[in-house]
Amino acid sequence: MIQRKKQPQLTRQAILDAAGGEFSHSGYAGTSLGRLVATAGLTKGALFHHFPDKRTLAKIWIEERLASAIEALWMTPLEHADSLESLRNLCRLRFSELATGDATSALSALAAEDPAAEDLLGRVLEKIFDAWRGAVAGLLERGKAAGRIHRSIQPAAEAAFLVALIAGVTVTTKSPRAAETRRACLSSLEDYLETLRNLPT
Amino acid sequence: MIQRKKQPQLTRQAILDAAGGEFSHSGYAGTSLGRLVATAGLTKGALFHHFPDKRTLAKIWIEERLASAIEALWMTPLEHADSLESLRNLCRLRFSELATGDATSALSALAAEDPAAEDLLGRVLEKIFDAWRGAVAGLLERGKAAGRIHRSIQPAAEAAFLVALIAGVTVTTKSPRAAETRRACLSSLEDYLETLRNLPT
DNA sequence: CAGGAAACATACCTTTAGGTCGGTATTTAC
DNA sequence: GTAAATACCGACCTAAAGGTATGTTTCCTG
Repeated sequence: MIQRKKQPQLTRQAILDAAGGEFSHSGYAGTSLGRLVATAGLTKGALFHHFPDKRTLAKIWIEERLASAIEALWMTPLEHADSLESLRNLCRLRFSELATGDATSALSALAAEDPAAEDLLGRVLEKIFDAWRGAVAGLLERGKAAGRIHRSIQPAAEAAFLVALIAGVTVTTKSPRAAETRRACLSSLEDYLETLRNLPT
Repeated sequence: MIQRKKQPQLTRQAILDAAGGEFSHSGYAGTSLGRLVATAGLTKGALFHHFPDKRTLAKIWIEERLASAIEALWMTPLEHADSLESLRNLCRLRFSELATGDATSALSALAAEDPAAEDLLGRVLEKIFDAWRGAVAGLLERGKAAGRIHRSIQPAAEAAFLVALIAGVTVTTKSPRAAETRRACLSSLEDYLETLRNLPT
């Protein structure tokens, strides 16, 4: 039995890497553990040594990888921001990068799968959305406090609106053919953000 | 061999009925043709007599059922409307009905599955989104012509924005626990719609 | 009312799914 | 340095997947 050097942490990470590719591109139901371990250059023995079953693997991948990816993409950049400009710029940047298989699309795709809705997977995905909404709401609140954003704005509601919109864009413009539509969404999004502004009297 | 009376059209419709339940609740990849025919009280013989394979069944179901459902929910009601109020009222109504397994959620969920992206399924789903966007854009154009909607508004872009938002809401608030978030989205949506209005000078 | 075509049912086939099990190689702990 | 624990491989198991093949029954047509 030829066996490569034992590096449990590396192996674990390699599995999570492969899981990322599979779950992002094929969703949960569409993911085959066979293909997964094959692309990782491993076997099922390694997989089930590190993870008890498919659902748990998915849950751990979401928590350890997807959540932090979303955090890096959408939350950290807003951490100390309080202006509509920073929000707009981030949206512009992320929209230009949007592609099938990226973290934002993967999050939407997994959340859209119904089986995930009411069990542990759904909970984990919900947590990500909550955190995301929280980050946006934080910016809006700081903006209000700084007088940059109109005081009639409800941060939590607007944040929910915005996160839903972004998720919706990844879903409704998945095809590369829809790039034009995606730009249209961004354009309207920018106009919408402007309506949140507190205009100096 | 006990065989019920032959009613090919009824059988076909029964299969499409069952397909609706399966695809809506489990997505494309998550749907099992075995369960499908079982819930329809039929057998695979009947299925594959009427439909050549799974993908084609899905395509036909989308075209014959899902498309018309979306049309009835989101397009026909706007056919001759030209006011933001009618758009807002429709959104209110549909949002209150939103549930996992309904046509709007099913559309988003299927579109979110990547395998559908670039093949025939993707095309068909795209057509639905296009038509939906067209219906909303039509209302906005009529509203502009009637002087109800601000002339700086770009109907196509706003329509894309709105459709993406609705799809996003079904994805990000799938859990019944998220009803509150859904209401928040609706609230912000109504505020957003107001910003499209052409204010009388 | 015969015969052929259409509408199903039943049984089965192949592949692949998620998952298990025993063994072997490697580390770690003493 | 040896024993026990860990990491991993490879073969395998069962169930279920999508799909086929061949029936048998009903219908439609002449």
